[in-house]
Amino acid sequence: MQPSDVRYPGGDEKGQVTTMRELPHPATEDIRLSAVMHALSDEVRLELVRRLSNDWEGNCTLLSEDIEIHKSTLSHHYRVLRESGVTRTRVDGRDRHIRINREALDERFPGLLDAVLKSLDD
Amino acid sequence: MQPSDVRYPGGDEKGQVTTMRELPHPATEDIRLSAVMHALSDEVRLELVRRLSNDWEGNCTLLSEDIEIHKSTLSHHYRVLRESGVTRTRVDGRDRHIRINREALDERFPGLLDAVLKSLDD
DNA sequence: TTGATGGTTGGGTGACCATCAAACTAAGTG
DNA sequence: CACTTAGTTTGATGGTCACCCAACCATCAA
Repeated sequence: MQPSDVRYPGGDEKGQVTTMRELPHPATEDIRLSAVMHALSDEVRLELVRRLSNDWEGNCTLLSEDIEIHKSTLSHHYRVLRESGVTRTRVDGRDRHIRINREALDERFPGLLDAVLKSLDD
Repeated sequence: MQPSDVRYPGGDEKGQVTTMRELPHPATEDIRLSAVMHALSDEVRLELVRRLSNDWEGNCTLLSEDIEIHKSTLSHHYRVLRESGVTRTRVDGRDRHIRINREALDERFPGLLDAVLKSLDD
């Protein structure tokens, strides 16, 4: 149940274990529409996705700036987004870098992500 | 809270009040993305929407054929779909005729419905 | 090593949700 | 009229969810 500790290749050429890795995500074919819909049915998570929409860069704290919600609750939202397949999370030292999982979503549900992001543009 | 009793025109040319009417639905501009997503985050409701996708015609009982769920639960799902703006419900005597609220959805969230229906086609 | 920073985890709480059963309304039928 | 049919409503139940708090873990800096 706890995050796997698998190190992804890259940056360990001298045999050192890097802290750069990805948290576990569902395989593309395992992404379920109902789970994606559920992840996108919460206003806070929708706002996070909106902020991520224009190739945003930064860590979780920056991403959730001005959202007055406890950090543990935000951590929960990040997990829902990640486990549903909506986002991908890369660990970089202390930071988590989150981005929209466009490749998988576009493959699995063509047009859905674009329609959602367009609806969030208002 | 109870269904409005507004009679729609049609079939009352002799002055008789018809039972043909629509249940209350949200105005197009009041349809919220989070509510639509929530309505579509349940497998049973997704199946109902899938069945409605090809201009399906019939009453609720026919629509939910082979779905082994209590009729009161189905009634609940119909309400969630209707109140979120995903479907429109017309009352015809004892029957309810449900259809996808394409006009409103396409106006409010262009491309979203098509992407969802396409994803359900598998 | 001490302290600060970024984030996760576990516990607890109130709200909501999907489900069923039973009672109910309303409309068609014999 | 009584009976059936279509669907809603209400109440109960077990489960999930969003949220906060406190403790914790890991990383980075002095």
